[in-house]
Amino acid sequence: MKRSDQTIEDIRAAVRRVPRGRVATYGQIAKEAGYAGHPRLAGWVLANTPPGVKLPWHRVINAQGKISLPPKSAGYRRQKQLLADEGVLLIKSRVDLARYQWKPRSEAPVLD
DNA sequence: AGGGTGACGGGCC
DNA sequence: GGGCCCGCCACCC
Repeated sequence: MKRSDQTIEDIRAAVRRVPRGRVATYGQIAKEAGYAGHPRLAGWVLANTPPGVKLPWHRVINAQGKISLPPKSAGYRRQKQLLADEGVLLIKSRVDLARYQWKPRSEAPVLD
């Protein structure tokens, strides 16, 4: 098993934890997946995830609250639409992170 | 082995 | 607020 295969699964798992109607940044996803400080990893995984893989990829945006896809692209419009369907609207091309950013709750302490 | 790149982000002007 | 730099992951020649 390649190191990257595990990385991919870790990142995807983190993306799947983002609830409907909320968004997370690439850096946040990387951190949640155990790769703090490596936002590009999250970006890379999403960019290379084939369609068909069940994943709420549209809930991942950049730290500026913007969609990280070319504004003219079909992908951009798709993401914008999916977010709108969940009640997350873009104002001036941005999502209000203060309001919609996912606040992951820390794990309950494991008592062995 | 070496060089370039990116669905990023923090630090610094 | 905006713009530039540069690092680090994994990828691709």
